[in-house]
Amino acid sequence: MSTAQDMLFRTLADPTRRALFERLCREGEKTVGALTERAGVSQPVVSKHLGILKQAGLVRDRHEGRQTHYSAQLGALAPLVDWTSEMAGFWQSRFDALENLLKRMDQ
Amino acid sequence: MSTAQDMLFRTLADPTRRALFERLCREGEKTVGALTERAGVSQPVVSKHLGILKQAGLVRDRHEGRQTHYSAQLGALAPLVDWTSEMAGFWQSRFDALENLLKRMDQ
DNA sequence: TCGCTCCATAGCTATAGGTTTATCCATAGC
DNA sequence: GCTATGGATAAACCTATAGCTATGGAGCGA
Repeated sequence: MSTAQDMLFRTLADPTRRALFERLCREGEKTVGALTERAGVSQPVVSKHLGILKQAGLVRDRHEGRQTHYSAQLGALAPLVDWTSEMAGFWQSRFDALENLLKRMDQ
Repeated sequence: MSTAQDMLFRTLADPTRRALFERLCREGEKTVGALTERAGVSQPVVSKHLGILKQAGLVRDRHEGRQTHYSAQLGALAPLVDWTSEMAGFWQSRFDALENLLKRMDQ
């Protein structure tokens, strides 16, 4: 089984891809051409990365004539936040258990 | 330059590695042998992944006789939280700008 | 000292995936 | 209809890396 976290981590692991997503977050909707200009890679690479980002739900595409506009879908980051919270939660509960133990020992 | 986010995303992108980190978060400190039992991969692979996790600051090791105990370092997740917040922040500010524009247009 | 256990390292192979070039499709302009 | 442009797809290449086995080395017990 492939979890949502797995998809997100793998998708965001590539620097080029993450940079594309960051630009869409910072600057809002952009066409493939506009994204390619400062991406440092060729247009096919940009298209492919956008496809992967789309598959992960991190971006949305809107067709207008012969150009495609992409925009960030921030909600897709939710599983990432959830995962981080979960890990922190486990840590916290173990910390609480330790605190409890120390209190009991103190009595 | 290799940012902290890059390191974290790449490190956590591998399922085996992430599973190891999750177990350390859930169950606390564990030896390499204990981790290897349910990892589904060989011991050298576990050692290698633990090394990468350590390099990313996600785990800490403690030597005791011939066994090595590993534990999760939750603080290392901070750059991840920061990055997510930053992305959300950009989105929010663009949203605010839009809201502002709509208010002005409404007047 | 001699084995035995625990972990790390080295060497190797195989596969995943990022990049490029070439090409195709659809749309816009003339 | 013809050409040019924006974007997507295909094929080929190549690097990175996850996995294995084999081995080394350090601590423990007899």
